[in-house]
Amino acid sequence: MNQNYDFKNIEARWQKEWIENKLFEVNEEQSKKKFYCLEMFPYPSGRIHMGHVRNYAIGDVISRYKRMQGLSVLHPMGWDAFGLPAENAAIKHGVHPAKWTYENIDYMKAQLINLGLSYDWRREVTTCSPEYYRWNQWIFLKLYEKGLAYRKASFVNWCPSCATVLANEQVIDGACWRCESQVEQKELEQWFLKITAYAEELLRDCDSLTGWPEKVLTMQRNWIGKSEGVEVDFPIDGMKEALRIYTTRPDTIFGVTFMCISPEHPIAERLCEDKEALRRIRQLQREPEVKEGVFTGKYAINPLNGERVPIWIANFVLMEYGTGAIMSVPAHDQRDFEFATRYGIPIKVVIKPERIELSEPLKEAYEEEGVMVNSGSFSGLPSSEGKKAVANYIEQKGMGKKTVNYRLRDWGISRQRYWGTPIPIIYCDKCGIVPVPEKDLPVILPDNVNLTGKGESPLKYVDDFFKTKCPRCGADARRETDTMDTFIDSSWYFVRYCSLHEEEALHREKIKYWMPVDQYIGGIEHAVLHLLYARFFTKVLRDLGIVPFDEPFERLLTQGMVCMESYRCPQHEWLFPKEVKEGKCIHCGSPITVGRVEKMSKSKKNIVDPDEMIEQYGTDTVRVFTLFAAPPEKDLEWSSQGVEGAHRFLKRVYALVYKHHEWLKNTSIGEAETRYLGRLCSLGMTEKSHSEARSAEESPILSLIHRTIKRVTLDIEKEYQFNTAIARLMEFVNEVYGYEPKTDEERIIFKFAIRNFLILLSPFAPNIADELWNAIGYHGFILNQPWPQYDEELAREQMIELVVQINGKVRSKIMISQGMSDEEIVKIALEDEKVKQWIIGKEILKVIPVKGKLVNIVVKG
RNA sequence: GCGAGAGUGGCGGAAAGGCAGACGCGCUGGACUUAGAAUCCAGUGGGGAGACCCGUGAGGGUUCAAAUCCCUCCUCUCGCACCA
Repeated sequence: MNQNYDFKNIEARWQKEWIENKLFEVNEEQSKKKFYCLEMFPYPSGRIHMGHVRNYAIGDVISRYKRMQGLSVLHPMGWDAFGLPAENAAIKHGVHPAKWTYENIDYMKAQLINLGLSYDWRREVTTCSPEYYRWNQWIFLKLYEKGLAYRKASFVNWCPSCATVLANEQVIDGACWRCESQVEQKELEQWFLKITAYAEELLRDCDSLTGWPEKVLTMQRNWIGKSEGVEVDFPIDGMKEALRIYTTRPDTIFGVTFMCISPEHPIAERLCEDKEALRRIRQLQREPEVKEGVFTGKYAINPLNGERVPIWIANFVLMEYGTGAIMSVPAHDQRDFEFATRYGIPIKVVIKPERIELSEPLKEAYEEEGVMVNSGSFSGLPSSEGKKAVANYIEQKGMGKKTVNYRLRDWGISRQRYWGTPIPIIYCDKCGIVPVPEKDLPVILPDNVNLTGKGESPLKYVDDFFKTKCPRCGADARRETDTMDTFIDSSWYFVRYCSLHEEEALHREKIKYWMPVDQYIGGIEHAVLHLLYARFFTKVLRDLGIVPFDEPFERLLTQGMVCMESYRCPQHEWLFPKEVKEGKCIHCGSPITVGRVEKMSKSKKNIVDPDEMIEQYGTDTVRVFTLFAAPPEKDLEWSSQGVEGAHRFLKRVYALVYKHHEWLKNTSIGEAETRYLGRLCSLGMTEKSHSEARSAEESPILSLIHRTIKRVTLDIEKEYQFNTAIARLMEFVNEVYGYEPKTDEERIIFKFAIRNFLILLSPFAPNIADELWNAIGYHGFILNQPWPQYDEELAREQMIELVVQINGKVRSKIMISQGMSDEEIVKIALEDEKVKQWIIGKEILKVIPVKGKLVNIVVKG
């Protein structure tokens, strides 16, 4: 055994051993309970970053822990390999997206292996391989068969910089989520998936996801955005047709003073004489600041009171939601209020608050509930009852119907991009839209393309792809040249991991064994998009008979971001941490300004490269630091001194074992004790005398290791509190660091303690753990060991501090032995000299003992 | 604006309603060393000579006892934001 902690050799050796011995390979074992631990797979951007390291370290601890608990653990990894950056690299550097992607994968895979992560690499999934994406195409065809994939022309978000269409979710504050360019509107024929068909179920099943953070469920519920209301037809004066609106506040219908329709509403052109104004309003559609409108010159009739109200076209009315037309009640809707104020439209109060009086004219809309007034026969009803009453009346009279609306829109999946899954559709002049027959899958993405990064899909110009024959009539036909949104790839990859080979992809038995994922771990940024789509696909696959579950992810852990302060030089802009020495820029010597602690990002250069850290300290140190610095779900502040602290801890562990390793190696402890050195299986059970067995029980080291096992186990079980679990391990090391066992018995106990300590350490720092495991005379891998058991009795400390409070303030602390009754501790407390001084001459009103460890004495005077 | 979460030493963070500050970083002192680094040992919330007093964003409340439960307010972070 080397005297120094040579982490480089240790880590290289054990990582090689693990792979050579197929330690991480796992197959279905029907006799064992399974556990599926999954981390969100990365986009192969080139290098692993600290966010990945944290994500995968968390998953690795859970996987290793569960495996030692005796479960059959599936822990796979793969690559979300389609996407824009590969194409951007191709355009910029002339390298083919496939080459770029596969080279990145090779590099990053080596990095992951270097982190000591326990993946079964036989199951590796790469979404850009035909073996994978053929099933994207297969699922698409099934959706098409069921009418859940359809084509329609619509206005779409167009990013002029990326030259592609964006999903609603990819638009943030009117800008592209990737490059932040201003998004424009463009009309295109698009493929959509009918996720709205599952809106109700996706919403309802949120209630069953008890292992998910409430925050994520709230975001999903809001995203689905269910609302219940009524559609009502307002006849248009002088026209045959009626204007259909949607409202959730039928109780305010008597307060309608005008109507608004979206500028994209089909009737807008016919209603509005001023075409120039209509065009202007259309331009202002995504401007949230100003409410602009134009009066059409036409009037609608309120079906409830016969009032004639003007119809306006307004920029703030969305065509995609409800019916694209609204009834406007300025007294009780803030948006209508602003619009009415701006254009001098009357405001009519029809809801009165219960207690306060509304002072008219209103300063703002009153949107709360109240009592209906000025509402004909409905006057006097509270709003909640009024909503039902008016809705029922409208239905009875055939003026409209109760309706449920969702904010959720169908999922537009067409992308005018090369590096994605081809949509398996053929267009024939005679037969129209023809799906590619299943037997012809996969539709292979051709290699020989010319990438320009401009608007249309480059596949249009690849003749042997684009030009094809109609599978139905054999005539010349054209292929669909759009590719699929890459969110498709990540919507079902967790199912693909269940089977090893392509011929058994979507293998029902294997899926049934492994699915659902027991623990999913990833960033909060996927709270809505990826996680909602994955839930949607799971329900689709269920309806296709492939998965026997409603939900893919049993428990979800959203880990916090990895953050660091940023540095800025007045001359050299943002600086990497290593470009700063003693608060000065190493290039020009100017004093730097320190920015706030925020998410590591390339643009601010507040990043630390995992490779450099591993080179300097080793992967075990990096793992221990990231797990120790903060609980998993909270943000983690990177600290180079903190990393050194973690490294120091591992050096102490190494030094501790090194100091004793010679005799530890030569000391063997019985098989029974190896499993469980506790009261029932103490030394007394072997050939030792009863008195010696008792002394073992009272050994502080034996008690310490049982206590450590207990606390580490509970910390992991209780919401994965790895930071406190590691703190327990540090306490153990601190306590035994200077300890020297003297008797044979003490040596056996010490070996038992070290042995179990190494097992407890192994999920966090697996390399050093296996190294030391072998150094003290064991063979093989800790991962194959069972997780140690603890004994409640022994885990309890023998002596505890009795805290005595007087009127709630701590006045004395007395060492007593553990397990005393409340009567006993009260007696001890009252006899304590310090306590006596405080209560002398005072009346004792009450004495409250707490669980044998605290006494509060309440006195008067 | 709406919704969610969070405010604890110099810092990261601990505390089933029961000793606030575990563990780590930093700092201070000591040991080792020619010296430094590394390592080891001890100390480290604030005030006070001391007995003690004060301390978990602010202010109230419940309780024998509150960082923890309730009310009001402040600050910060995140998400949503014309969804009728």
